[in-house]
Amino acid sequence: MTPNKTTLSTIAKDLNVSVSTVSKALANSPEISSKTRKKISAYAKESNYSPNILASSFRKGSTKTIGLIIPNITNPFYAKVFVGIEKYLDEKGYKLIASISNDYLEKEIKNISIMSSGFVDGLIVCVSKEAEQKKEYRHINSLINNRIPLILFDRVCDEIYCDKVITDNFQAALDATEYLIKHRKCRHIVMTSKTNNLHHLKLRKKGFEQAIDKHKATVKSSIILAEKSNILRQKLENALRDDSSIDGVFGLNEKSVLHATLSINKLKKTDKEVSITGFCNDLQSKYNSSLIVINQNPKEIGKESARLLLDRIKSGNLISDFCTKIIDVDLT
Amino acid sequence: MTPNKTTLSTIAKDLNVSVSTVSKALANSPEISSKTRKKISAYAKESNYSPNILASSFRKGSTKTIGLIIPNITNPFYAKVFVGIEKYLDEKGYKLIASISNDYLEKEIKNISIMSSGFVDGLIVCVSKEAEQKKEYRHINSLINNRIPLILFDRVCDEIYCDKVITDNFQAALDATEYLIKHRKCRHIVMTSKTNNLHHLKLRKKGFEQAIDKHKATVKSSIILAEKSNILRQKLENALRDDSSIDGVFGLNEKSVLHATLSINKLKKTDKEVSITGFCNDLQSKYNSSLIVINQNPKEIGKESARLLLDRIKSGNLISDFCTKIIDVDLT
DNA sequence: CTGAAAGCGCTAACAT
DNA sequence: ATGTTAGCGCTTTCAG
Repeated sequence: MTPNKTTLSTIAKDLNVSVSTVSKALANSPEISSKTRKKISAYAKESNYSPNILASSFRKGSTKTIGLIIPNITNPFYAKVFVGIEKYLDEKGYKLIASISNDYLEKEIKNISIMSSGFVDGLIVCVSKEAEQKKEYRHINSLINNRIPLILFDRVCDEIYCDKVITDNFQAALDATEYLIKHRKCRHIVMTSKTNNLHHLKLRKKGFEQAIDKHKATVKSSIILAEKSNILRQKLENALRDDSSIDGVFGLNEKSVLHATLSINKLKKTDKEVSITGFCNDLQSKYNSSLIVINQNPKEIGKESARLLLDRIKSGNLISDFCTKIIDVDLT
Repeated sequence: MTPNKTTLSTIAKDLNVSVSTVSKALANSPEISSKTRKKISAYAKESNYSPNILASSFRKGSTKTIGLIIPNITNPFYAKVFVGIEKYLDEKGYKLIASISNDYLEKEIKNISIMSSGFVDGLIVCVSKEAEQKKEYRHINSLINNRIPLILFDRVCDEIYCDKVITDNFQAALDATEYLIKHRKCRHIVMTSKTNNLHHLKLRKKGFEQAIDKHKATVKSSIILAEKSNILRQKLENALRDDSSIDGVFGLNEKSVLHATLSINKLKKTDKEVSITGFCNDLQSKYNSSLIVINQNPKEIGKESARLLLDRIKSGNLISDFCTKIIDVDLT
């Protein structure tokens, strides 16, 4: 019933040549005369031969495949990082396989261990919320110990020695906040965020605070936090209604910006009255053209991560000269 | 420098047992005494052993990995299908690897051929726009000929014989349009869409038209098409401004709904004046709570696709009894 | 209970 | 230009 799979050896038998001749012919080796090469290629195509990549990767000890571990694929930031990585790898003849941790440590450990046990030549990782909050990095360090080429992006930590690709969260937050102050003449800016203690969010908060501090003579600030999106939005709407001095909102992450926009809309405030900025990589959400947001250039982050990884793999040096690349943001 | 990788055979040597004993012990085979089993497990952990999955998959002829090919990961519909598949497979001890075609045929062919050449035990595919438009399905049919278990979802075609998971696009469009007519009392509904001739979009259009036809005594319709999002939006805004009889918009896909919402917002129309509906799987976009959209339940589509695929793999029957599963939508 | 041995399909050094 | 051979790490009969 199932047609017997064609392999190098079945072709060899059928054509009365050796397996190695077939192998070399199909690899277009100049060792083989063009006549037999053509004959073999033709027969291979005809008999629907497709090489067993597993066998070949196994033999060669390399899969030409890179693994990506991300917390969440529905967040446009990660989705675009994915795209950036994919594109670069494709150009370089590498494949990409992805797994999502859903921000759970256990899932992340499992996915990493599966991938690193032979499936991939290297890994690009953004650690889960849980891993970062618990400061649980043993699984990451074990990759390094096992000499698995590794790039960390976005959520990184100083305790891990490897190449990293990040945004300058502090500076970006500072710049965007100052933009509100200088160009939009905001005098009371609310920072909104989900409550959580992720490192990069802390940096963003510091950037915001520093900007406020620089202009403390004329500008005041408030902070609105909530665990859940709808609560956050409710709190913001209340604040906007109750305190008419609020004329700016700084959203610490994707969702905060989105919800701020929606709240303003709902209250029928114009962007003259309340200006919004924040971290937002989803230009679709930027439907108000006067809205200026921080675009982290996720595709560039992906591309750079992939580039660093392939460089590292090529160099063979897996233990020193690690670098941390900062990708510039756009205020768009 | 690089620590010699521990393998079954290094463990065997170190412990003065045979390779097969180690293999069985680590697989918790009852053939091995619990004493040696413990000794071997302990030593394996201590020496940081991680099995070479490539070798094992190669040997066993199965990778316990499923491949997913999607056109685009930044579309929330596909992102959520991804999540649904991932979750189900995880529960069943399978892994998922994903590739995106960017809606290009060439990319899709390449990804499928890589994956199907040993990396995966089965494939879940949503064909690229280009493949559908060119009706180029040879690469898909070659999977079937090669007995690679395959599920198609969302964009499917009758000419391919395999299991499929779809939305009843016609019915969903009809219901949503009737909702506008009956519950929102709309009397002039505009259908907006990117110009393109994808099969599932045609079905949606037919559903819309049928609803209009059913109520043709009292309801009229218009159609606005454009290649690019911003043009589409511009056209819609013009129409809304020029023709005050328009009181409903039906968006044929994710972006159409989004842009309709934005346009209405920009024109400061209330949802009393103009009601919107359409296909939209991104609840974030549904920031107007009175907006009722068609949620295709993408996670469910993913789950069902994965379930059908594993069933098919288990059954071993790769040539008959194919089914097409329709996943119910929600009007939310 | 443990071991010996074959072999999955492919590549690559080493003949010829 | 073509063939021979060894072996990647693992699983799995089959023997002991």
